[in-house]
Amino acid sequence: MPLGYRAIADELRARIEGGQYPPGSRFPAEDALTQEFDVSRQTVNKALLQLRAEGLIRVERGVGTTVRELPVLTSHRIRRQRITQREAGNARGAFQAELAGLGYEARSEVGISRERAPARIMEIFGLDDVPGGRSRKRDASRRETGHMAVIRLRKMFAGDVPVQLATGYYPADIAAGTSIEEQDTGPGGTYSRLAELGHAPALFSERVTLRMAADDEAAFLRLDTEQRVYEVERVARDDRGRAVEVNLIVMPAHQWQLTYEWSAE
Amino acid sequence: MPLGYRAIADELRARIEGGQYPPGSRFPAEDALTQEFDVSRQTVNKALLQLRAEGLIRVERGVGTTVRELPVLTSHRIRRQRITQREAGNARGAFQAELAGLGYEARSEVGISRERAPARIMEIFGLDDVPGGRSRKRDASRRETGHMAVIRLRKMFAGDVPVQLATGYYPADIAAGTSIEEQDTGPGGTYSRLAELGHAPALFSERVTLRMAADDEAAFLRLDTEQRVYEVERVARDDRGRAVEVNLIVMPAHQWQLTYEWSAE
DNA sequence: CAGTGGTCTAGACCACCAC
DNA sequence: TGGTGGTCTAGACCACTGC
Repeated sequence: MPLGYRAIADELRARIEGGQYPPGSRFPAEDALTQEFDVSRQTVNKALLQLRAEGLIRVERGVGTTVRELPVLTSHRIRRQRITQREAGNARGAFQAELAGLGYEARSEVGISRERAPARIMEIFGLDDVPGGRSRKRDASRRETGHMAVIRLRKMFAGDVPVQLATGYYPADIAAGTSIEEQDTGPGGTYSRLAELGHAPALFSERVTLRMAADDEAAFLRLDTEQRVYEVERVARDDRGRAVEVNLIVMPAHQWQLTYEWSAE
Repeated sequence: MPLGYRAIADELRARIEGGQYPPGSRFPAEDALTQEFDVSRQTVNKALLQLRAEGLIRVERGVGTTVRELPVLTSHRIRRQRITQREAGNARGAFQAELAGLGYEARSEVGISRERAPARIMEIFGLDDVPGGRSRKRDASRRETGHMAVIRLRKMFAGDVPVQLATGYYPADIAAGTSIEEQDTGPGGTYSRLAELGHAPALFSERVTLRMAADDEAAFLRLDTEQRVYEVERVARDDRGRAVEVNLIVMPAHQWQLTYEWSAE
């Protein structure tokens, strides 16, 4: 009796976990599996869909299928109670240490621009356009700082493997012309710069959702069509409640687990 | 030219979002869609797989397909900085208020038992068996409190729709015989009772992962095979660092978003 | 029993990539 | 150009549910 696609998926999963197909290696072609298991290609394909959704393998059209290279990584979203500018750096340190333990180097690339931010971001900043009224007449000056944001796009890698995409938005009337627009934001990073500008982050929030990747995200993260991403929307507010940073962090869901730690009182 | 499965999925998604198939209503059978779009049933099926993974529809074998009833819900994991026993109650209040706004009633059922907890839980409690040594000889007494846990299984509903499954584990040497073993744990809930027992929760951590649902979870949560769940592992520790509660919370990923809020310093 | 989705086949054509 | 996966068909049989 031939195997069903679930049984085939289980068998292949066991082989991957058993080391028969090592991380990063080439996975057998569908035609080969069709012959080995003596089922139709459609059945093999459905078995592979399972493994793809789980993030165990990744297919590239015209190229072939490869086994996932990295183990699941941990993203430390809060360390204990005190999240200060310095400790935000510590979280990055924890990530680097984790990767170093796995034999990888944590690396990132930053791109900076100043643009009109998406409506969702403007809304959080409290800069959304109100239909009608005065704003209509000020069309010509919309490109002024009030409606602009400094954008820091950070691409993170574990060795050569892209693992995270973070887009930081800062109100241009605060950040424009400051070192927030530099590649290297200096000691303590952007949070220290915000503090120096009189907008020290005092309150943080994160909102975690799961969704399909956009095309550009999928391309950068080398995502399979079946794979989902976590989207973490982090908002930092100063002590007057003004949003001074919105960070949209996109991570392949199969590649990460998120941890939060905090103290009572 | 016939439509592809993606186009069909897009069309059906638009109909759902446009209200043509209202929440909770019956969705057309695959055969009907096969005729309408003039494609093979396989193609219709693949289109539906997309919508199922997104949580827009849910199929039941032998019964048919229905449109998701509830909108996405928000789970407030931390409210501001101070998480005290009282405010843990507030989070529940926020959930009830949210549901009330949607016209649903928040409801839950609690089942209590005292059992040997899974190895993973025992490990967190620091009660895992060490191979060899004294513990070997104490097999007969293993069922004493040192290796037992009080288990509170909470099933949560929005109206009649199951939305969450939470399993709370408490070390039996702390919780056995206390009102933690009662249906109604009294004012302030289990955290207040732990405080009275000299084990006030002082440090919390949560670990968020995404996974397939186990069979029993899928059955209770009425999950489609394509749908994934968030698993949140919450650990509460007292001021000596001892784990006094482990809570495994399982939520359909398409049904929830998670939020965390905290203060700097 | 009728209706529903689950799964499978054998073959086909196409798009994409590396050589 | 050859190898890879993407997608589709027309038909089939099965399992499960509700009547």
